[in-house]
Amino acid sequence: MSSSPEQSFLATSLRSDTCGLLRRTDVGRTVRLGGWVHRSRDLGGLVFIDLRDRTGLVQLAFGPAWTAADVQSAAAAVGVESVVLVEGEVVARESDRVNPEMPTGEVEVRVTSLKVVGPAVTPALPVARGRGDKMPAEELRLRHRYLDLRRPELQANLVLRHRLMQVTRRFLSDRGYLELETPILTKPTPEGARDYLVPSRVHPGEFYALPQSPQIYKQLFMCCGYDRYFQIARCFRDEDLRADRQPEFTQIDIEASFIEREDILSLAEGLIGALWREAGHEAPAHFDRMSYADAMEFYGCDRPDMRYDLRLRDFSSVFAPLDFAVTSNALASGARVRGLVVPGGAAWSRKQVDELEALAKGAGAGGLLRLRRADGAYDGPVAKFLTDDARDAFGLADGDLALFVAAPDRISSPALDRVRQECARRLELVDDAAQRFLLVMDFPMFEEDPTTGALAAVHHPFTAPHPEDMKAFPDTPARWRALAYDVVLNGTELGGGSIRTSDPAVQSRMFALLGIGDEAEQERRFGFLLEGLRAGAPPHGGIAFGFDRIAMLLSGAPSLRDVIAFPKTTAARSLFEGAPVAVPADDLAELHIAVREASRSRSANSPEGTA
RNA sequence: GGGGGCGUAGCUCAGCUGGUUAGAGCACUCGACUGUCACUCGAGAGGUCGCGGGUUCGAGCCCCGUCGCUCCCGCCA
Repeated sequence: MSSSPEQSFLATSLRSDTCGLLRRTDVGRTVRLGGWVHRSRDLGGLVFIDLRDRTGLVQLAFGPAWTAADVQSAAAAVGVESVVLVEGEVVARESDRVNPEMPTGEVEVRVTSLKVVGPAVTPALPVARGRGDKMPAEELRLRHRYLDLRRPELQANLVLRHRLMQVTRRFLSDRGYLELETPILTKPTPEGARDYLVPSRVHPGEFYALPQSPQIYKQLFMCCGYDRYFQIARCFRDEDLRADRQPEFTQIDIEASFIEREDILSLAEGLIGALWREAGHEAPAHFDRMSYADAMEFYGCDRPDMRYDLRLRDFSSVFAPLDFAVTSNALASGARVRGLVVPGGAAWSRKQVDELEALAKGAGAGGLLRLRRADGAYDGPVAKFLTDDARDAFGLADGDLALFVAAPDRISSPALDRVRQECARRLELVDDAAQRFLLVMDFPMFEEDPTTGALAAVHHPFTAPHPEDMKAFPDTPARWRALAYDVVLNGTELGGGSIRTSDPAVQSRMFALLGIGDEAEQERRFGFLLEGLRAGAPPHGGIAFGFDRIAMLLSGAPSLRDVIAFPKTTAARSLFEGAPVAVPADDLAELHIAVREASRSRSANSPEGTA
């Protein structure tokens, strides 16, 4: 007998039901349950235990009227987090004994037999937490992950993660995408992030690399005619961490053949919609779009948060006629004066505006110019140079504050981006409930090093340039746009991709522009992909989503570490199993590796784990 | 690589301007309790104040170094 479809899946030889799904409809049934002692209350004559399993909690009741004395004393003695098997009758609680805060609160199980099958030592961290209890330090949660993972909140996150994976698989499989695997032991890629290296025992002095992404392989699948590929792929990057960045992370990796940009974008919209619906959220059928150029121009950022407007403006023409050295010099050197008008910002104190300037300076700006209009008067360093025309052109309402950066765009954009975000936060313009999706289109193909002028690929070297741009500006590749796109939500990048170069001639040109024109060098780095492309490549392209980040957003978790079962710390350490560890000299010798004594980490305080 | 924050009992924290024997709540142990649901009540046990060095008559507190966690910049798509 089962009370729900899930219940029937979870019944086993040892249990008839699970804890969290028992309801009034189960009253009268004799059930066998297994679970962890979440909490217990010993009233002397009566004992209550809240029993927990993946599905939730149910109250077990032990009393002399239905429980044998030895069973009751065993119940009183069992410690929290011990695993027990019980048998008893599901009973309706009297109305004044109902617990409305528990889904199972209308019933309890009157236990007749109890077996402690997994006695637990006193837990190092509390699993059951009272209202208002603070969370244990993250360090301890990670060190005792076997306890932290028992917490219903974390279990809910991982369950959601599972469901999102299944939705992804179904969505893509239903559309003809094949889930194909690619190697974990692969070849170092010179592009992008640092690789994790794995020494080869068989080949002295040679190394595998863990993949930063399956990029090259998925393109090869296209060359091989698999037409549509996806993978929920583990990727590795040996870079410093953030709250939303782990050294080992999961991507939804997608590639398709005989497609153009729109095909991938509508697939992406559909997949995001399916994921959002699975988590009980809404996502629009089509996302707003913005060019990279506009994003940088109006928001100073390639992933603008569209929950608020507060756009940047170009004030160069307003400043041009003014006899103001700071801005005239900037304008004379070819830079612009950009800024934003903050409604109501005139009310901010000198100190508050100084804080904004500190943000701008932190992003590389020399300073932040201010112009305030309060009580009909203008003040700030710009004020005394104002002409009537300029005054009108700024368009400040009374109470407004205008902030400017006079610098090249590559400096003013990030500076004003930070200022804009902080202003929005202060003005409480950010609607936390809002979800504003955005497709950022037409990224530039190359990034120019400001000092050397060398070109670097913004996306990666296999991204296809806009054909029209190649035609229109054949000799100024810095102006080429790429057929690349990002999916952005509320200022966070969810994923990105591009149409790839399938024409070997274009690919060679790209390499030449990137300074790897030497064919031997190309072969050394990307030979196996180039071979594949030359052997007949269909037009293809794809996209990849940061799966952990999506799971984090949809679960409302504050950190990636709360949607990954066994995450690393910001020092890329695993406190639970204690990785990484020093390795005995013999093991290193077998790998043909010697570690310089000076570079041995002397972490006296490193986790005393299982090394 | 750089900057900020944190580190005191198993957990969360307090600890005054450097001064007697380092405290509280929860958890734990023992005892009492027949309707609790963060049960309640009584008693008890529990400390290398992250680690090392220094200043001082005296350091949880000040200084230097170091380890760990965390947030951010650089880095990373």
